[in-house]
Amino acid sequence: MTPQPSARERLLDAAEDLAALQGMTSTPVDEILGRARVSPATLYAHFGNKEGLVVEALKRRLARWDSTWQECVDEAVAPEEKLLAVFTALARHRTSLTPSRWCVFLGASAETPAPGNDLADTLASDTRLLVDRLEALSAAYLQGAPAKVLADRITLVYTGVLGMILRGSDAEAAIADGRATAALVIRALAGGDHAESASRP
Amino acid sequence: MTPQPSARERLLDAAEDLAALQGMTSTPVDEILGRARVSPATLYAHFGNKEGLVVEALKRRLARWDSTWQECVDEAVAPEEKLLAVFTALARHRTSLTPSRWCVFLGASAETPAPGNDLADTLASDTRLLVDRLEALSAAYLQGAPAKVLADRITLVYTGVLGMILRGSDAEAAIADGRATAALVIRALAGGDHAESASRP
DNA sequence: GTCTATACAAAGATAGAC
DNA sequence: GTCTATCTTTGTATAGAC
Repeated sequence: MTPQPSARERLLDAAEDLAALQGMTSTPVDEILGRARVSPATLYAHFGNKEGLVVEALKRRLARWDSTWQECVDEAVAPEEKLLAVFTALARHRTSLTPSRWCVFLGASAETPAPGNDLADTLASDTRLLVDRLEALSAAYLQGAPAKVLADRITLVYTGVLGMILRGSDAEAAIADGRATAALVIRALAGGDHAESASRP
Repeated sequence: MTPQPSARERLLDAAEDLAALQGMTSTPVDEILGRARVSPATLYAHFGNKEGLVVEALKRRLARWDSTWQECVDEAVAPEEKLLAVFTALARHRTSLTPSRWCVFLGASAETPAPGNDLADTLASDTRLLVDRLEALSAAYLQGAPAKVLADRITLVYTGVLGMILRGSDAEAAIADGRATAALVIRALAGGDHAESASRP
């Protein structure tokens, strides 16, 4: 017999699953409690309130995303492939964990016009991780200021993939489109910056 | 004294403004009523329920976006510029109407895991308008199957811009990044043509 | 640490008068 | 068509026992 996880763990699992599937605000506390088979008092004893629980669940999920992504970066050899690994990681992330409707972090952000400090920090961490790691990988690939530009643009494309999934696109197709687009951006910024100058209005 | 708009109009205005600023689910009916200075019974007499009101407000906003975008397409001359006009339109749209946190349609979608039929249709209309118009403009620019691919990729980039705004990016910067990225995608799929070769057979 | 039972607040919707 | 007043449901959180 597998020993039953603690009430705390069950609550985190349930909160993560339901936030991923339905969104955090859309999920009532009762549903989390029912799924975790835990009583209300236990939740509030451990996490203070609903947002406290969600924040902990999001932090845990971000850590898992972080390590999945890092694995994919490590598996890649060429610098360009290391940059594109974020798309491989997204596909792997989506199949290894509870499937999310699009992105738990963007979803929580969209649902919460006025997040508390802890929640806001956690949501910002997701964006910061994206931009910072992409910038570090870019810097290894091309020198100077363009690294930040490249990181921002890949983040934009990556975010577009997530948004397309929210729009109802097939996830695999959206990821492939994003990857192809990002590859274009990488080559354009690495091969010379003439390609973007004509695009300004 | 400007004649006061009807209660129905005031309700639509209030619902649109608040959905744009805070999101639809996050905004209680009472707040809409307060802003519109209308009583509850009037709302339900006109729209049946909250979702009915929101759907009408979204339809009206979609029609305005549609015409703003079409104007920008018409103002552009070269086919590539017509494709990129969606970014010009986004900037114009955002300054001409009540500023929205990111995108009213994606926001409503993110907030509503199980939308009613009318709402789902309205939200899908937004995506359909994007993909269809971009595909039509693409077809005028390059022949054959790639038109659908190009439309999908520009939609992805455009959606990425909206997501970056949700992430907290400066809107102007995100739009410029998206436009540059889209220009890259267009040229790559057009077969390496430059902007000057606008007159193709 | 965890449970049962319950309090308290917010939100959506309706009744009936004018 | 619009208002005032109210009802119902749902959701968050707490009290007190084990």
